Amino acid sequence: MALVKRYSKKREAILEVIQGTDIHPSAEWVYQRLKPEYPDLSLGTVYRNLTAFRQEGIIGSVGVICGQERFDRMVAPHTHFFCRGCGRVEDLFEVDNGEAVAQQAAEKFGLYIEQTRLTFEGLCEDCLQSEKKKLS
Amino acid sequence: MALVKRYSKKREAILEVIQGTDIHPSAEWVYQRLKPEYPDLSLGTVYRNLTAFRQEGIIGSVGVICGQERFDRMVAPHTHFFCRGCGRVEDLFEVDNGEAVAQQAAEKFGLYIEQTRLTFEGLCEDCLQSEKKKLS
DNA sequence: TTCGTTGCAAACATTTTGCAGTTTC
DNA sequence: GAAACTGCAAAATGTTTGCAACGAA
Repeated sequence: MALVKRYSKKREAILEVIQGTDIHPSAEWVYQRLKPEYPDLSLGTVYRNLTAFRQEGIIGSVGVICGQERFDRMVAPHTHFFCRGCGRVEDLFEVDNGEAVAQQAAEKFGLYIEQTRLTFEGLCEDCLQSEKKKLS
Repeated sequence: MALVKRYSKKREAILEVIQGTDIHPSAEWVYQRLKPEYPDLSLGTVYRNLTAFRQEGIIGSVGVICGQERFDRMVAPHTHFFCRGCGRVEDLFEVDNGEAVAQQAAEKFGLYIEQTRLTFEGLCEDCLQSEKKKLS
């Protein structure tokens, strides 16, 4: 572990990519996005920095979706929707995210809850239409 | 894909293992559990059957936790708690699991929601005590 | 000069898959 | 006998890590 943090242009760029999109990217996506501008960027560096950001609480994580961890520019808890058709992960704001329930559960079962994750899976409007067409 | 399903002793045993525990096992755990009784059991067979069970809706999945998919004997939606101390995954019954919220969100955003997953992460009572001791 | 950061490639862990032999029906 | 099922081992996938070179303070 690093005791003192030093500046790094690539680290800054990685953070900017995460914070500049709401698609909840994977490490690979961040890497592909930066590769043109930083031809000598390494995938390992992306992983190392994303993991550090997550541990420091600078970015969030939606969890593993289709085998890849998906990161989140938003740290504040909110609900997510994953479309199994197009693979999109959307934020669902103005929707309860289980925080209150967590509070209750913590008291009821004597748990110390640090994080709550509410995720819906299904089909977005577009993919639902496509699916209907295929079946008819 | 198999068009007609045939009987298999090992498949039956794999299902029994899942249905006989509430620890939400990984494929590896099921494999280790059955290996003594079925020395020629293959990990591939465990994966193949668990995946099929999940797709058929015979068993559930809690998602990927610490790099491994954890399966669930219960198909009906319910809330889970993952303790990052001991790795345990517990069912939290009698706790709202976001179904009602999913209904609302589906209407509001025009989504077709097939599955909702509410998971809390933190420390169970035991691990909280241990952590406190370590820090003092 | 120190030590944090990176590229690279190898290592790792989990899961999937191709194929030949076995089992069910 | 046809087709599903399995063991085995190799492959595929996503992620981590060791190390020497590089770069910031």
